[in-house]
Amino acid sequence: MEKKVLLVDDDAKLRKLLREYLEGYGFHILTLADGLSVAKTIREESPDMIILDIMLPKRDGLEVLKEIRMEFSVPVIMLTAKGEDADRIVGLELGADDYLPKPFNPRELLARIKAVLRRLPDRDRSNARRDENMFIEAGGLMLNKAKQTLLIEDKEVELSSTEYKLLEALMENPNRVMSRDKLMNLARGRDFMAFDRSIDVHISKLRAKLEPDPRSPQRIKTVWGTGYMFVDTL
Amino acid sequence: MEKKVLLVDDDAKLRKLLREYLEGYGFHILTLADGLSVAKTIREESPDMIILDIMLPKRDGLEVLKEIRMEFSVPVIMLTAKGEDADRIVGLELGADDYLPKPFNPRELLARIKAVLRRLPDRDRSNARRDENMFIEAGGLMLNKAKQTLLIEDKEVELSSTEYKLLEALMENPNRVMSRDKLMNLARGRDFMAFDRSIDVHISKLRAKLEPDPRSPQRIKTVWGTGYMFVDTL
DNA sequence: AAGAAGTGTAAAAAAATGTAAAAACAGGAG
DNA sequence: CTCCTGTTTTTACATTTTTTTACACTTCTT
Repeated sequence: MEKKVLLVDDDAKLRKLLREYLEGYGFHILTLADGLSVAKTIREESPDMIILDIMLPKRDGLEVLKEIRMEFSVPVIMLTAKGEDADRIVGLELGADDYLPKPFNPRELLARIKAVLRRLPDRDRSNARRDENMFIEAGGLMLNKAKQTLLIEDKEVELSSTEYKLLEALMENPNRVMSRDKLMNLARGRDFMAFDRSIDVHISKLRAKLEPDPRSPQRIKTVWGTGYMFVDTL
Repeated sequence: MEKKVLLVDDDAKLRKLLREYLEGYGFHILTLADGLSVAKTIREESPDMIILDIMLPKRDGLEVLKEIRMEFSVPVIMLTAKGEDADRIVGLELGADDYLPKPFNPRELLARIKAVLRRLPDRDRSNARRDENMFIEAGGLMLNKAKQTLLIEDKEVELSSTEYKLLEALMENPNRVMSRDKLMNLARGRDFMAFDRSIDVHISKLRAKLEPDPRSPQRIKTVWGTGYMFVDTL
């Protein structure tokens, strides 16, 4: 999954350089030139981590870090000017997860970003443990969460990863309308875009696999103008 | 509880300085002047963390780090000479928890020691050793940690060391999706790069060894767009 | 009923994964 | 040092899965 990184630095050239470098490694980069609207940006964008220069115009990086820590637990890597021991120490004590002395090699920043992200507990559902209840049963169907397969009248049907996650999202919310937006988020962890038909296509494929007669669906109903719904009372 | 720190550095003056400084903050310090007996010392003393100079006589610090990581999961902070970017990166990739460029302020080393210990789950000393259980059993397979072999229906299958570590990482997290990034880190101790296919190749080889029918894998599932998952309920 | 908006789905295009084979690497043995 | 051997990584292409496209069909609105 593509990680979102918020970079706060007043040096436009550095912003451009790092954006290009990190985007080349599959990160989505947001930038700010000063620390004034950091909290607002975090609230709106919820980045996965923050790169924060300690030397900022208008508002010192340590100030900003303190503000971030009051409200968020997002990991922060500080960029410090060379040899500013004191700043680094204060930064670490204020809860920075790491720091990197300027000037640095982008490769090293990348290594540190990955290290920080790696030691983060997984909170996204695709990485979560799947064995709480190994099965979801509803409407004559049994979904095997571990094996990503569907048992339908003693026949085991293979599902692709997306089909599985989509069906899981539907079966865990039976008799409730799920918007395409929600389904896209649960199944693929990304945003639903207007004109995006891929959910519909996956639904179509799921129906082919689990509906006795896909032309008049009994289990996955279309709720016109809204989304889809799994019906467990057959 | 007083923490035990093993300091490995050939500079006697530095050893004396740091010992006095850190003991003043309640640490118990062990020292070694070279890397020859590091593994033995860890086994005997199970320190809570290690400070390791990268420039050592007789045996390079990176060598020593590699050896430590083969056997222990104890946190390591590397001391590097100024500006040796490459070394720092290699160190992080080999599994160092942090590094500090020389010369440094003892206060800063203290801050980093505290940071590393803080983010570590409190595991007790006996746990510093990596292989407390010799076997992992799951889904009809038994992984022999000592011999790095796999027992599958009374047949013993040989695994290469990467295959072994990859399978270990998967089997220790059954029914949980493991990203390629995480797998690369656990199995090879380095960063996963986009376009890197080596994890996939190793998975393919593992499947050939442990799946009844490698073309429809039951034990190691692909989670499209995310990673792989070991399924323990067959 | 006609037009607009929403949905179904086959098929093409794009992206990710599977894997054989070549290349690069690592660790002895001589 | 070179050669040999086994391992890992990279490459290249096949295959699978997902997304987009295109158009038929349905439902809603007026």
